[in-house]
Amino acid sequence: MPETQRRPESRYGNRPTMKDVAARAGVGLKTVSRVVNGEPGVTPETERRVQEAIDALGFRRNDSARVLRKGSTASIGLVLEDLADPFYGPLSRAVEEVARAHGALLINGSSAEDPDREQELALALCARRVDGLVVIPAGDDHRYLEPEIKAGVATVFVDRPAGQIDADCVLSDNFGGAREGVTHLVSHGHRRIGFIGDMPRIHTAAERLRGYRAAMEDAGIPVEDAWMSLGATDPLRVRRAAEEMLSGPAPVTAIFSGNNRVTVTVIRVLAERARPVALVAFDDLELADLLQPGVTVVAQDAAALGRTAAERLFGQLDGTLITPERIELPTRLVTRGSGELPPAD
Amino acid sequence: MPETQRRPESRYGNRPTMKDVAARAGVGLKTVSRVVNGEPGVTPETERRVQEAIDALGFRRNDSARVLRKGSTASIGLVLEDLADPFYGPLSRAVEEVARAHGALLINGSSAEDPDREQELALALCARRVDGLVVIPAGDDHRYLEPEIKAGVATVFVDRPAGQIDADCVLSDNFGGAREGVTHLVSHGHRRIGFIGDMPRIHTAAERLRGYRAAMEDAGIPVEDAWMSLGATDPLRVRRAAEEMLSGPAPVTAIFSGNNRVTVTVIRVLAERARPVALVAFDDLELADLLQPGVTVVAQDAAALGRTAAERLFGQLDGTLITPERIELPTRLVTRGSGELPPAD
DNA sequence: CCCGCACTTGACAACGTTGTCCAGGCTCTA
DNA sequence: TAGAGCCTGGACAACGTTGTCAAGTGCGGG
Repeated sequence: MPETQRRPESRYGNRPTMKDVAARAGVGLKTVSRVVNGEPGVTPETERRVQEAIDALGFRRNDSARVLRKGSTASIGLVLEDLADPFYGPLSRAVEEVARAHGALLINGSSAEDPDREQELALALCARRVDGLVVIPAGDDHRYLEPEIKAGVATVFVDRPAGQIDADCVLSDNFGGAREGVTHLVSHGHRRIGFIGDMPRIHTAAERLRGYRAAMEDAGIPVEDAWMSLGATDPLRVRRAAEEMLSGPAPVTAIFSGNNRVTVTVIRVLAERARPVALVAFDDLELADLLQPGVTVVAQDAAALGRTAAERLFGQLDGTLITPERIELPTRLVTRGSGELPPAD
Repeated sequence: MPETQRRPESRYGNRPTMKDVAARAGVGLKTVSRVVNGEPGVTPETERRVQEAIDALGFRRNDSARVLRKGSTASIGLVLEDLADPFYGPLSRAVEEVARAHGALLINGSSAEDPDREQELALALCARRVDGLVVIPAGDDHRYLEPEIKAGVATVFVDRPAGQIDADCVLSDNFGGAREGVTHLVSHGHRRIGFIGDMPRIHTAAERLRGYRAAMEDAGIPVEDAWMSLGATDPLRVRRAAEEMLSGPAPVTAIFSGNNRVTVTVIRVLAERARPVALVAFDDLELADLLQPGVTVVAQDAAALGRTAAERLFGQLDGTLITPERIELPTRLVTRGSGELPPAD
């Protein structure tokens, strides 16, 4: 009997298969499959023999083969922006919990804010035939996912909407939250209010800026360019921006900070100043209540974002949810002191 | 031609396969495979035709089938304790970076501190034939992984050692770090020093406790039972423990906090007190430097833990690293004020 | 003009699992 | 005791891919 094929190079020391188990137990292949999957139609005695062989050989079912045969992987993919960002921890955790409740595994990776990497990652997950995809977009063109979606991969976008395609997305009410936060400052007497945010090409940043403008307009305050910083969020630039708007003849008396990375730097700058400056920040921070003064924030519910997205995903898979929707979750203003400081004019 | 088999139930709307692409392009199956994998030996003209068919059909290679055939999945599994814990964000991120550099995907899940769930998750990952496993142990018996390791699954434990088996592990120097932190308090004049930590069945907690005891012994201070709390770390219990050791005729003048969850509560309790109490905490906190006073901590390098573990994992896979080793990474004492307060006797 | 060579291409088996279907043995009833 | 029906177990194909191998093509040199 000539060996026409060599076993391919494998990192595994040739693990036992069902065939091996069957041979050892002296039963047929399918009987082993039945035992492994707890299917009925096997006498206790046979089952015992099979189980013994399984234990003796250290057999474990090869899910790749199973997936190939069955067509469904019972796993979903999560593409997030940065695993190390504390905002995404609870979100990711919530997605995992829902997946687990549906018997699915979670595969995830970070795009590091790089659209190419997002695409590469999302498509790699599709190649693994995940049942669905939760994506926190880094890029703004997601047409590359169209064939996948058409082929049946459930897809939900979180935190930022999908670009160029019609898909489910779950967002925070960035506009409303920012508007509420800035209005809060106005109601405490502030008129010269600064805004430090991320680049407006990022949807959340643009929405928050829009909220800021709306609140100012509501209050009948014309916004001056010098009050806004919309660049990158590295500490150095944020610091410079904050210091600039706090100096000059008519400095701002309050700052609205557009995200948690910005906030950390702004707090540092404000801590160095003698004159108190009010602060409301988008995104909550751990220990924010222990600072002096406590930091008033517009808090998003990261866990709810993740949970809602994952549930919609499984809704799509069940066939219950068909029409793409855009869901906005409310934010919550948490007053802790920094946002209630009066203007120090 | 009788259909003897029905296609199995699939969530995918029957995606195109290489066979479909081949038919459309009018070439053989293997030629498609060659194009998809960038193998040589295809004329530009043929390649173009194939590529066109691929784009037209929205074909994407099925990696399950590929894995089945090739034997290696180019993915590694990470079992962590809680994705939402900020300590694990950077760790997980670092593992991902290394995996990415080796062209591997990361699949992860949380055990939620439940040993059964850890086992379930780790074995599920093995069933998917991950090439390797990075585990942050929840349980203390990992014999269940023996068949897997024997079968060639590279395995590295992080943060806590493996139980009952001989395996690679990468830890922080919990003992040394705690000893240094407590010694720091001693050197600032404290003698009655409290220790609030997690249950000693957790390795890190036990080691930190050992470090505390060693430092006290170094200083020739007999430890009193009332100074130690080794229970659960929920806020209520920690609060009660802290308040107890701060009251009575001879209250502690300093507290060493055993982990970041404990620390948060301890800071709250101390903030309510008039009399200043020194604090050194194991694990760094964001914004720790902005509190009044800044929190002196024994910092672990979570990213380095993850990076080292992942690199060892790939070392095992390369065949470079064979003998299991135990690696301890140093901690770093960061002084910020709270640990330098003198005893208020 | 034919042979050998390089190069391109495709047929086929195999990876490990599960769905289908049939065979054989058993029990139960008439 | 024969026939019907049930239950258990196994043979076999198929999932989509890749490795092997051989066939086909065209070209240049002897």
